Amino acid sequence: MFETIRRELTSAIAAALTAMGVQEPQVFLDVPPRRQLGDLAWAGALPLAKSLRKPPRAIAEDVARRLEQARAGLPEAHPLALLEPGCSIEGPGFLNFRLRRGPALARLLLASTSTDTAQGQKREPGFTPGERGGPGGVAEAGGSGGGPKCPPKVIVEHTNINPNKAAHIGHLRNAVLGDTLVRCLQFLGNTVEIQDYIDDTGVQVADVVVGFLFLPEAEMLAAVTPIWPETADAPSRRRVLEAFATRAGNGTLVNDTLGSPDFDDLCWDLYPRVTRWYEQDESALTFRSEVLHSVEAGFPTGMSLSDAFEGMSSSGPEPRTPNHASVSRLAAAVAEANVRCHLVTMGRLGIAYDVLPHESDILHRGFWRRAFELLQGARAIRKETEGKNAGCWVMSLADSPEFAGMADADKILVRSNGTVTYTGKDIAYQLWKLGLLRDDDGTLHDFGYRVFERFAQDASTAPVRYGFFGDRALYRTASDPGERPTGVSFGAGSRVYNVIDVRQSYPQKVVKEAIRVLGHPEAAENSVHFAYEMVALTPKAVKRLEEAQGLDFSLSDEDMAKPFIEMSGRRGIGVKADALLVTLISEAERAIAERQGADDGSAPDQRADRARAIAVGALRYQMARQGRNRVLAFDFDEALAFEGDTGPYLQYSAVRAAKIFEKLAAQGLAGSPEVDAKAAADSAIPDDLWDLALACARTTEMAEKAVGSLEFSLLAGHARDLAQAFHKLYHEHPVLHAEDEAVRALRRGVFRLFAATIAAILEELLGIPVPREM
RNA sequence: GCGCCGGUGGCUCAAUGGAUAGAGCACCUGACUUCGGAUCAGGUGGUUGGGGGUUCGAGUCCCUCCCGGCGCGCCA
Repeated sequence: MFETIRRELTSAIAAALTAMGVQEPQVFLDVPPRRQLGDLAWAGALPLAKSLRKPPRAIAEDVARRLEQARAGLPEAHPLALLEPGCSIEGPGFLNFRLRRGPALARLLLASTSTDTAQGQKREPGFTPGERGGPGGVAEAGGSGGGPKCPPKVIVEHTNINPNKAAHIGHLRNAVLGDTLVRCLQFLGNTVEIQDYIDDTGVQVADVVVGFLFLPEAEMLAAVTPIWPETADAPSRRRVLEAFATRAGNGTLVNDTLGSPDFDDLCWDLYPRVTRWYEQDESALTFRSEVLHSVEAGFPTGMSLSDAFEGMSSSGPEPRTPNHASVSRLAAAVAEANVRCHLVTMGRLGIAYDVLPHESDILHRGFWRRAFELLQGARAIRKETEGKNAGCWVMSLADSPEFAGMADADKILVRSNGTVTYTGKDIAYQLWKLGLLRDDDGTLHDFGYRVFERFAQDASTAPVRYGFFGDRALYRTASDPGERPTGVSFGAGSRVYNVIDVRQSYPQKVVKEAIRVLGHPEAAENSVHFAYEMVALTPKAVKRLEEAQGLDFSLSDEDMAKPFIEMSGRRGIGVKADALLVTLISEAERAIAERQGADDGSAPDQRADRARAIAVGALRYQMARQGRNRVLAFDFDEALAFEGDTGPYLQYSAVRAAKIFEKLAAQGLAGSPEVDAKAAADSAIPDDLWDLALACARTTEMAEKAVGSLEFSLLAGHARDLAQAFHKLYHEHPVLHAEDEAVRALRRGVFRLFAATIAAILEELLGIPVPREM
């Protein structure tokens, strides 16, 4: 409703300006800062004063006159008929418009609930479908290869955690930002594909494999036995590998019980021990390269983990010289188990994916080989024969203004030993994402695919289910393109968002440049690096971690004097995502108990659900409310706050609003959107109620702004403003105890609009569950 | 050295070039026998790091300086 009026008024003003001789006028409508000034404002008369050589107020008057003429002939049903006749000119030349509050509110109410019929059907509170995906949408067809038949698809890649240890809060920022982007894009009418890239062949996974196979036994056992108790009776490397195979065989390698140590926690402990070993004994690094070598070679399909360990033990009691395939198989198991853990962790926050592209498949499917041919064909790369890069294939960046002023404007894609760099592989992968990695006959150079996993999250708030009841399916890539369930297709997006922290800006720019020089400037423009600053720890938080875990990160005084300290998986410094969630949940449980006493009659599992929803709300809101360019210095007290500008504050407003309607229904005073709309249509609506209604109506606009700028602080701020306005009105405008039925209907109408809007913002856009009770 | 990002009340943060720079925390004073006090009302606290410029209008854009962070590998 509101968006429609905006659009109509924008084009009406543009038409007036055109008639006044302005070439291609750009019209932007604001909302005035104070409601007395009006509901919509146009400040464009001021900058036009110079070119039109007229005082701005005169221009505004002229526009106002023309608008009146244009509106004179409009039918009553036209959106612009919802504006008060005339407009006011304020200050130096602001043109301010007012809505006819009663009819506008009535319209909002009817739109907000018109689809709220069938059970389970998706609500679209406050937003008519036609208002979504407006000009702020991103779905203009940009893919160069695709025909107009299929609707354009947006790809969002996020999370991308190295599958060698538990997720920490830095990964959480990535995933929450990515997931929020996904939700906003979908809300605005886009088709979205969610990818989580798995680097299963890198040194990080290799190091964990080294940990299992080669790290001195005592060190290895110190990490493993606390988490795998069955290895404690006769601790040995052999026993650990047996346990690994057994657990993999019976499906207990990963459990999804929150709070009990899991495989990723084991790796979290094991990994830093390996890196410390390398530091103490440089010769140990040869194990890393051996393992990497094995991983690259791969293993025969169908090889089980016990087959692999069989192959190892055949060479003696200590598996010091396992064969390539066995090691590779173990690496795959390590990666897969960690990925499972990450999926469970993210699922707890309502974050889900469609496909998991694996680095190993990119390798084996020969993505780079094909990309190399394309780059060579386009003469985008050259082989250096002399100088410091002799023997390397490089891409020149000298022609791009982006890289102007660089001392060395060449980027190496293939090393002198013939191996490809990370950036090189990334170019190939990005080409695939954009549907540009094609063979000579024009067909897509694609992966194979198979179902990764079926599992359901146990939580009833924000559940993520893969492969159950048709909720959603999760696939991983395969290296054989023939392996492809019917109807499954990924990649080839018209726009691609890569959610990666800001430190990767340089390689991301290189990738984008490669797309451009390959002759796809539009696709390059549609390759968006969603950059965000890192999450670090306050020195206070580091101290607290050390105390809580009995660890010593041996940080220098200099480090501790810094404003924040970077997390490091290699050193084991970090706040694990699940650990934080556990703490949040128990804090929430405590807060519930404090507030409600023991006699509120709710079952323990209901309480657990509420605590969980509150924990997720607090966490997601904290990640979303901060601007993406600012380092998030993590502080426990701040993260555990449930009052003030927090997720629970928003959730509470939603719960409170819903409660009003429960109480009304119990007294037979529930009314209906139609009744309230009728009441609203001919009431005088006071400023404060109108303010809230108007703010609700701006939600689509805020979602568009958030996506356009990739700043979800805008959306978080919008939600907080709504909740704040509601909480205030809640005290001043009782509904159940209203003076008379007319007043009640009006308040009920505005709160009805708010309840629908805040629920949509929290659940659909921000991914914050709304519990029934707090 | 070059590049990117930040600097806004004591603290943490917000603000498509627009109208009187907003929240929260902390501190002080108040508000339920009425829809849940994770709330609300009121108060103290700001030359938006310094300086110059552009503009009808600058926290926002340009220049410059200061402080802090991060990038600039044949690493991943």
